Amino acid sequence: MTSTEPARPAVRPTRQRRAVTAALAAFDDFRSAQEIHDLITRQGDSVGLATVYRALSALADSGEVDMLRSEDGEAIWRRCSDTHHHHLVCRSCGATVEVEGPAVERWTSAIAGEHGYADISHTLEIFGTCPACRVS
Amino acid sequence: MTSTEPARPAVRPTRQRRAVTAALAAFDDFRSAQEIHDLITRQGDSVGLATVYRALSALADSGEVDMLRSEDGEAIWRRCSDTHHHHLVCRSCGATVEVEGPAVERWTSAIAGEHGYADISHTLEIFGTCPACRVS
DNA sequence: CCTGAGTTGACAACGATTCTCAACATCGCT
DNA sequence: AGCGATGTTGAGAATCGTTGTCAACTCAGG
Ligand SMILES: [Zn+2]
Ligand SMILES: [Zn+2]
Ligand SMILES: [Zn+2]
Ligand SMILES: [Zn+2]
Repeated sequence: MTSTEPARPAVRPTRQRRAVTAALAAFDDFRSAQEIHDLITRQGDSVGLATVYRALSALADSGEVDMLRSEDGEAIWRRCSDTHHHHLVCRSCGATVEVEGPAVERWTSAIAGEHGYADISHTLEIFGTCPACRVS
Repeated sequence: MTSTEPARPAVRPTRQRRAVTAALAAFDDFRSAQEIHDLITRQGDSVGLATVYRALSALADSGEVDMLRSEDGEAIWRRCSDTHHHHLVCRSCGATVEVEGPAVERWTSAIAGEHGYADISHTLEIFGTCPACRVS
């Protein structure tokens, strides 16, 4: 072997990537790439939209942010804790609560096992209207 | 009130709509609108893609088919039982098992209630590799 | 037949995401 | 500091799923 290292990708801390993580830190709910890009722009920075997508994808791969799809299929992103969890998301304002459900995790494994499925992953998201948005 | 009926939409069983349901019956896994349209075309029928979308949306609204989003965000469809359920989907061949989990249903309601969220909906899909695809 | 409401299809329009590729920034090394 | 090798960026084009437009069409029912 030429090296013991597993071929490091050499990711560089550029101004653009820092701008994206800063924008993510400014939100505490799920936002689209467009919205994140808009915030960066509004703060005077200039980062290409394609670069925002690239940064978000990389962060999602590294587990620093969660990406899920809104009900109309658009990808939305949020910096999240690194432990496995799911989300309770307000359909109207986007307010998000991270939730954990060990029982659900167990249930999915069991169900999959019963049917002989292996290498399991799952998605579970809950959408609703949060208290703040309920003031009719 | 002018009538006791809640304004019936008067849906007509046209050749096109029949072709779509027939195509859905021919699949037993989730398929994209494109794939469904292709099958119809391959069978000699001619139905516009937009019409396929309209028929699928209508069927989904009436609960006769389930629509979910593949991992890359594309809408995929499948004729399904009308009771609320979720899916165990083979990542490799698409083989689908309908699963029910009353406990999960209860858990999502409870979690949502705890946080004051109302008007709840949820998505839960399990992906894995089915037994048939495991013959390495 | 006649008429009106539902339906269709070709095509344009849309919007999110990805691709292209030349210019640029950064890293490691001297 | 100077230099190459390599990762990164951005503007715009391109892709692609999906929806909108609207005139032509179908089909009951009278
Ligand atoms: Zn999360
Ligand atoms: Zn989980
Ligand atoms: Zn189903
Ligand atoms: Zn459920």
